[in-house]
This record gives sequence, C-alpha cells and structure tokens, in this order.
Amino acid sequence: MKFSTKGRYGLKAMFDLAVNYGEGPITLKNIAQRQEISEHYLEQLIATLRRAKLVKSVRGAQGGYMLNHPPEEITVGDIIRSLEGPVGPADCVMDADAEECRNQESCVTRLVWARIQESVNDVIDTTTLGDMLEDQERMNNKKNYMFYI
Amino acid sequence: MKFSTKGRYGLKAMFDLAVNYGEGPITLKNIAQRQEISEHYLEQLIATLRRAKLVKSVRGAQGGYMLNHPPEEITVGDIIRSLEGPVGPADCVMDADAEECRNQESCVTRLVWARIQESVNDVIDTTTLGDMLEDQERMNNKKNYMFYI
DNA sequence: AATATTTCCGACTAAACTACTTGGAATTCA
DNA sequence: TGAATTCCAAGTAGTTTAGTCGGAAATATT
Repeated sequence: MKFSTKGRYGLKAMFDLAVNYGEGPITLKNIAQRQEISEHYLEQLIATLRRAKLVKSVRGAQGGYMLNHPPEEITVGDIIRSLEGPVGPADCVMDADAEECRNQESCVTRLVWARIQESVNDVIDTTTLGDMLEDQERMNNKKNYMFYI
Repeated sequence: MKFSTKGRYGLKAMFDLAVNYGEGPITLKNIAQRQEISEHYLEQLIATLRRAKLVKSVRGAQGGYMLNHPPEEITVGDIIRSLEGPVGPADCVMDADAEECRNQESCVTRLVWARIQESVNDVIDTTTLGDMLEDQERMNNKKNYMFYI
C-alpha cells in the first residue's frame, strides 16, 4: 500500500518546480541534485509529466522545465495519477475495469475499498502545489519562532 | 498504491469467518471455494492471521478456523496490517524507521503523505467485521426492497 | 560555425516482490 | 486404521521496481 518512487519522486520534483515557479526553465540536473534523485531516472518521470501537460520543457542550452499551470491549479492527485495510474486499494474500485468482480452490488469488502479510495482521493484532489507552498511558509515561520524565542 | 492479494484475500476470508461466526470451525477448503482463492495460498495467509491471534484453529478431521474475537472487536486495520505490514504511502510516515529522511521537520511532501496515511488509517481502524456484517444486512434489505416493489 | 548544454528517446538489467505450487508431516475424529 | 484437516518449508515463473546506458536532436553562447 505504498506509492512507488514514481509518485514520491514525482511530487518532490513538482514541488521543486513550484518553489521556482516564474523563474524560467529549471534544469533536470538541478532538480535531481536538490531532491537527491538519479537524473536519468527522473528524466523518465518528468517525460510522463510532460505528456500529461503538467510541465512544459525548453530544449537546448539554458533550457529546462517549468510548471505548465500556476501551483494553485495543480493538485497532488494530478501528479500522482499521471505517474502511478489510478489510485485505490483494489482493482474493483478503480475506473471502469469492473470485470472479474461480477457481484459488485453485494460485495461488502468492495464497500471498504471504496471508502478507503474515497478518503485518499479526497486528500490528493484537494491539495494543490499552492497549498504545499503555504505549508512550507508556515513551517518556516514556526521554525523561526521557536528559534528566536 | 494497491493492496496486494494478501490484504484483499485476507479481508475476504476474515469476513467469511465473520459470517459464519459461532458455527464451529470452518475449513479452509470451504472458505477458499466460496471466495475463489487458491487453497494453498490462503493457507499461508491464514497462518499469518493465526500468529497475529486474529483467528484460532482446530486441527484434525472436522477441524478448521474461527475468529478469535467477536466480529465487532476485529478491525479491518488489524487484518490488513498483520498481512501487509504498516499502511501508508511512503516509508517516512510509517512507524519508526525515520532514517533516510533527516529533514522531517521541514519536508512538505511528508505532510501530504501524513495526511493520506491518517485518512486511510481512520477508515480501516474504525471499520470492524461487525460493521461489515451490518453493511451486508443493509445491502440485502435494499436489494429485497428494490426487488419486491 | 563550432561548442557546450540541455532535453528527448529507446533499450537493457539486477534485484525484489507477487502470487502462487509442491510435497509431505502432524493431528484428530469416526 | 483411515480420512480429513491443519501445519510447515521450500521452490518458482512472471511481473514490477528502480534504475543504468548510449546516443540523437535542439538551442544558446562564443
């Protein structure tokens, strides 16, 4: 029940781009160094994010990547789903591959999976990169406060 | 972000035992047939559940398995954790292996993982096998209602 | 024009994990 | 004794994970 590195690295990378939003293209090299991720591996992940239109790229020297939308308009769910596929605890509650579970209407365990899925979706679909930037602000304020008092 | 068959089959098997709670030992063979699970594979899972004291066994002919506690006292979380280990989207929010994430205090993505974990835990720790039995009651009533009207 | 920087693309791979299978020993009821 | 069962340990094909490797294409700078 863990996300793979795809989703986890992907969110870190996207948050890195959010922190640097508006500063022109950021190189993969820099992101990879700051977030301590293999550059070549991250390349694959960001290719997926590009195809999902969450980031855009500038090729050539001085090129790099940037968010394709403002941080407030990109949710954690957008990022994770594009990298990990549909999110949920069991196939029978993910999108439309209802096959193999023919007794959906009477399956009680399915109800449990549905509740889990709903609660996860609620978190990831209501949290944006913008929210995360605010979280970081708050964290820093807290730290400074504790530091100086 | 899916559970493996361990957790999914495990919950089905435990719910089967809940349905038959109080009727003496239920054989693995019967559970496996009803739930359409490989008997030998289920054997491994139920061994884990037995070691976790969630079921007890009776050996020999006419033997089988039964819940070790009333359905209302066994949560979905008990079952899934015993089979899948700690539940959560990333290592850094699961139990005490905080190593490798040295900047916990300032890691914003960790906050996201923590929220996801909390919401999943909330569902699985507040749902018992007893609740699932009630759900089934309700489902059957609904079905009958729709059937006869 | 040449060069350095950077994204883009496709193939390969070791290690771990998943979802089993196989074979048999031990226990208990009839 | 024999049938039904749980208990136990090992093996295994296939998939997934988390990368690596090598180079082509595009672009800014010199």
